Amino acid sequence: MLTVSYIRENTALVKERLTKRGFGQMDKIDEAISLDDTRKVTQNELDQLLAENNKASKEIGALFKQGKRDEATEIQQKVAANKETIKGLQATMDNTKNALNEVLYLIPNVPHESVPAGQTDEDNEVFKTGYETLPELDANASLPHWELAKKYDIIDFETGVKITGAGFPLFKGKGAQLKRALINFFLYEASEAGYLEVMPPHLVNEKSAFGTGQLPDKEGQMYHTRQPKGDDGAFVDDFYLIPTAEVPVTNIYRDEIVNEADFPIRMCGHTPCFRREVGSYGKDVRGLNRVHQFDKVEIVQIAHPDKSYDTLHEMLAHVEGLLNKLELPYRILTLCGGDLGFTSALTYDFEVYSAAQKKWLEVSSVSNFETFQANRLKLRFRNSDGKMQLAHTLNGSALALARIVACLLENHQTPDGIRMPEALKAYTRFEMID
RNA sequence: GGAGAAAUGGCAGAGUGGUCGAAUGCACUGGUCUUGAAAACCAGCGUACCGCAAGGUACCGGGGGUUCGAAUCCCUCUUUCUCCGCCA
Repeated sequence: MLTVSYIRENTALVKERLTKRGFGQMDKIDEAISLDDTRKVTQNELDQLLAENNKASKEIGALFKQGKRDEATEIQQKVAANKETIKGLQATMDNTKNALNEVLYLIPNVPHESVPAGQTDEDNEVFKTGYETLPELDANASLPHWELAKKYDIIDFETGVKITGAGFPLFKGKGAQLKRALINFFLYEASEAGYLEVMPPHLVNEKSAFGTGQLPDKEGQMYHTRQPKGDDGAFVDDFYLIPTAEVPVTNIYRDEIVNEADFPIRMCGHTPCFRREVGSYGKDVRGLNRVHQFDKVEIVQIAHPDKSYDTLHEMLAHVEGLLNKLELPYRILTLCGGDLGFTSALTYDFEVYSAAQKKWLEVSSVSNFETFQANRLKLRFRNSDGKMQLAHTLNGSALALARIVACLLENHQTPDGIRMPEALKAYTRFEMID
């Protein structure tokens, strides 16, 4: 979330930039400031009364020691009177703070100045293309991946439905091996690029889900595991299945003060990702296009605020390198204000052209969150002036598995089978799926 | 799942009702000394908020309570450790 002080100091800018997103609750900005005003005034009064009582308590102690009971009792009465007022002010304080937080939770991140205006994904701008001409498939080899999956018996959607339900595909034989090879390939490339490999938990607690901003914004999109404990409304095992490794990996640094010299902090990890995908029925859901569980290697960086946009472009280059090695035609889009995620300041999406489906599939999303996550995470560093400052967090998929598999199958199919790109052969240990 | 113990600053660890935001040691930062380093010595060293400032307030796992006054007493929750049981 944004800090109130940032909103105070940049009110006009915040409003102008949020307009780009089509943010419809602009009154929340002024509401936040006015709640913060109330908070300040209240704290001022409250602190004064508390100071009075603290002082009085010390006097009472001293008077008791001297045996001056009457004088002590007199002051006691004054303290008691203050206590009532204090209670009231404290309640006002708590309510105001809560109300302020509720308002701040509703305000999305301020888009970077380079974010194009626009409402939907149709307004996204092509930032770069990674191909010369879009591939055209041989008439004898132009099947969509769900048919290739059946033809070579490598992905079994029906059995996935039997075991769990729709959107939980079963990978078999070379299909399973291809996935494992891709994961290894991505992790190896990330390690080579200086990312520390981590294997985080796949379930996270509420604090972690809050830290990276999945809560309260995306409550309904995550699988939730809690069990009732007794009859009093309490729960045990209250966890969320991670929708991305971003959540556990970024939360490694929740409530941490890092050394400025340690920037940038680079981490990568492979995890399955679980998404309920509520509200996306019927659209682009065939085969691997949209599933409830998929694998992903995520890269995460924690960067100095002055350097985070360099970092973002470094991450972009890393993802490009992967796609080039996989010999896939891609393009990079700058997401417009309306399509930008709630927590992001600037996001680039990578799309790979799926030749058989004749459409672009999103395979990676690389974002700079600036201080939006760091503020909730309380992820800070001491700057060269000796002051505490929020760090910048960034992350990107490098890469998301299910759709990459779909693109590989479709783009590299030949009448003789599906050929593996050169860079991947060392990992798959086979050259063709046939 | 059963029994017991514990939770204090970056770490270790004292503190059982007022003079405690908290001893001491280590770590860290600056300085003295040294050709340099080490050692020794001196000084500094939590976070957030309010305030132009002086200064003030809050925080000793979380929440609540007792008291004029709580790190310290009471209740409750959570977590960790040890032992037993179960188990990939």
